Amino acid sequence: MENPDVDRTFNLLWRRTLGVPQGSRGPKQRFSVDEVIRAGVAVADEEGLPAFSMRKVADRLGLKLMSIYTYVPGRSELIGLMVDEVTGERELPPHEGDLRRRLTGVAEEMWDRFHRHPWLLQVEESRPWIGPHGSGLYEWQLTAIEGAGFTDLEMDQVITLLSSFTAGAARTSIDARRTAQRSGISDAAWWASSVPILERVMPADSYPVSSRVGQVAGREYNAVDDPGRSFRFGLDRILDGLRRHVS
Amino acid sequence: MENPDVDRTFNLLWRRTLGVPQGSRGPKQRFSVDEVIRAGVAVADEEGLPAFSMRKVADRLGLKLMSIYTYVPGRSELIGLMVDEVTGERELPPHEGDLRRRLTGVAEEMWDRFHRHPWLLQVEESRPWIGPHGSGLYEWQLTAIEGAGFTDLEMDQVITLLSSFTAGAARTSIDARRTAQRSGISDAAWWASSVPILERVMPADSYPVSSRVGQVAGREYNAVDDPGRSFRFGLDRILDGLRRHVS
DNA sequence: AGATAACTACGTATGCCGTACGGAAATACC
DNA sequence: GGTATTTCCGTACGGCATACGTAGTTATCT
Repeated sequence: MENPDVDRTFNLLWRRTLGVPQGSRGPKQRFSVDEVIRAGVAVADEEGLPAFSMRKVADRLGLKLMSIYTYVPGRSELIGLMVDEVTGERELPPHEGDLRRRLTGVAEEMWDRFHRHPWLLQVEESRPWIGPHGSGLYEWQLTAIEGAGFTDLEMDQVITLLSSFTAGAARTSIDARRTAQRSGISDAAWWASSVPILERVMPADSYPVSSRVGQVAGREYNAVDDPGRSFRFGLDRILDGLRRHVS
Repeated sequence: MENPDVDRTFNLLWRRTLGVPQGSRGPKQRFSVDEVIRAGVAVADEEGLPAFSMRKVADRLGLKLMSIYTYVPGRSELIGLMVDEVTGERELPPHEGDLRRRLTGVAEEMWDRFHRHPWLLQVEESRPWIGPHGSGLYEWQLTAIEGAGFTDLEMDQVITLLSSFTAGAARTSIDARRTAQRSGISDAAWWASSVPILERVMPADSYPVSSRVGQVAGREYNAVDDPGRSFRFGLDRILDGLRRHVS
């Protein structure tokens, strides 16, 4: 009834045993589970989740494909281990200052983590594997707003609000960066090449407000760093709204 | 230099010609591009983007695989056409009431659209194919806040803020629904089966705040509809923050 | 010492995927 | 009637996850 892979993966996450084997008869494993996880993180960092494959993890370690399955139950479990691994790679600083500063710290930790490991945004997150670092992060996030005047239910909702917004904003930022790198074409160049086609194909003057706003936004954004600016604008509005709620 | 597929796709999006062919010599196509797009939408609705394949679109129409490529240049272009298609499937109502009501309408349109077509959240969105319905939607969103006291740049940032948050919240909601359906295991049942394993594996009392908040959140969420409730909580806070900003 | 059980590493096979290429049949124009 | 054009499709290639069976290595037990 119980799926043995589930037990095995929880044991791996919490480092209770190094895998399923108990006896010590056969040959020793050539690597540690941590080395497999780190190899996986390296592949995902370099190529993104869609291109992440068990073959590439094996190649990186000098193993053949099927040997990986003696370390971890499968691809999705390995990804769960990788998520918990990078969630814990930076120490979480103690909270300081007022509610605004604390929440800014929480949001920025997420923003930075997504930018360090863009593939985190490509992981299907419902029913995450609950590991030590994920649990520690949630605890750290909640202590940031403990005693600030929210009910227990609201505390969860506040973290969810920050997570949803930050993930969305980071996704925009990261997709733009990735597309520019992969295609070798900057946003400005891409837009410049699209304009003539659009002018030929779009009915003129059908979108008056968009045209005006788009021009201003385009000018401003090319000058400065755009998605980061939108992130800070949105975060400021959210923090204003939250302050109003507790007072 | 110019990619001919780009031209062809813009023509398809804006329905300037029905494809690349100009002369009218050979046999007629058995279907219209719209039928191909609708078949694609049906497949994606039923199975999600990862399982969406050109083979399945072909099967649904009674065509063989390679014939699809006479209608659309490739998989990613077809997805671009599908996105614009479903973006325009509902008429956008005129804006009414104060800023709060207007912005609520904008956010709810997105929320509903994501729930009608969950695969929209799985499309890589940077440099979207700009089609008539996408353009119309952006125009409609901007007119909702035209004259409310935002600068042109801020108007774009406000829509971005709502989009980021709504997409994030909808993703949580949809992932949960999909996982429950696919696995046949409800969130409550999954949690119940995880608790004993976690208790064995987790150091006790290491996460005091999470435990307390998690218990309350779990109880409340199982009773009511959870992700929708978090969405409304977050949206209310954001709207409070935006009202403060314009006044 | 020899047998045996346990374990690692891996070869092979299955069934998916997108799409490049080329050929056969159908159609419309000269 | 011939020819250019277009649709439809068969085949092939290189990729993917992973199920299954096997060879070889090692620690333990007899």
